[in-house]
Amino acid sequence: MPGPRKWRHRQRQHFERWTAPREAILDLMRHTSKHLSAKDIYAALYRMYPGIGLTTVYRTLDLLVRMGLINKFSFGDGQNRYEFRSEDKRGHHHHVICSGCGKIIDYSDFMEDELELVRKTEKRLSEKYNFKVAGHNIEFYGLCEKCR
Amino acid sequence: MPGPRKWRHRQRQHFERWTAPREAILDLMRHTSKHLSAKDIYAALYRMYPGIGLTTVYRTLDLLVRMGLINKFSFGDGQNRYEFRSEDKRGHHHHVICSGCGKIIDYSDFMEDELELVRKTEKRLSEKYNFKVAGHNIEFYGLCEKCR
DNA sequence: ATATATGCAAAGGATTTGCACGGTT
DNA sequence: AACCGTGCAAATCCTTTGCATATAT
Repeated sequence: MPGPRKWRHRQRQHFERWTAPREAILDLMRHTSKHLSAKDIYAALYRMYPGIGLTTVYRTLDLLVRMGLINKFSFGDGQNRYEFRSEDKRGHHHHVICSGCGKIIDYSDFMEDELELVRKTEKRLSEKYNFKVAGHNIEFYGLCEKCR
Repeated sequence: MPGPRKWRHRQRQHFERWTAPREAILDLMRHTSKHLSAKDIYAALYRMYPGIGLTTVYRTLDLLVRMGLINKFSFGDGQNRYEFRSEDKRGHHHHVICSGCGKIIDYSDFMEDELELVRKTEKRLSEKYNFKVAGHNIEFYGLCEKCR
């Protein structure tokens, strides 16, 4: 089971075998818009694929992060959360987190302005600290409609 | 030991007694520019104040966050980190995190542009979702000079 | 004097590690 | 057949909780 052709080249440098659990986890991530924790993923997969181990979920998520296929976040509720990283710019967004109930809203207005700011900042960080920027994270927190 | 006069009013709503551990922890936070974890703080205080408990550190940090005197962050290394929240706007900054060694750089260029974007976004979030924004977090990650 | 804050020990929860087995290549 | 990936159990690490004691007011 060789997996989609387009990451053939990415495979070699990250792993040897494309297995059923890896396929299942990536497939789940690809088709959900939620911000899942390792346990969420384990629970969701357990139905279709009993016998899957939580350890494998953790190891696969780690692999997918290294491959650049998913993003990892800490929203402060004590567990890491993951989301699929869409290839096109339209998928780019940031997060609005309710401190009351933990609800997460994906938000993508003013992306042109943001992109401009990010570009300037990346350039400056490179010049000033010789820092190679790989990504950024912008989030807002506060209280949602129900919790305010 | 009543603590600085200016938070008298904040005190009543958050706690009853201003104690030595609380004073020591706030004082440490106020005088460091690092992003300390609970254990870092415990270790630093242990020298001057043996007998302090890690539990008290956690509880006090929680209190100081609720009082708005410090900020809490998760940079993805498995522990929360805290920093003093300066009163003036000039102290506002964001973080650049090295994925290689975990080094954190405080960065504050283009704050005017950022402020403008943040203002627009907060307004929009309020209109669109009736979300009350309390704060934001902007961070860049990548590789520092040594790790790249 | 009285109720809050502390410190210790234990519990809780997320994530990682060791190791023998199973499945890809 | 070789060896990478998996699953289980145990270990680890951070954080929270229960409770008796110390202490600020």
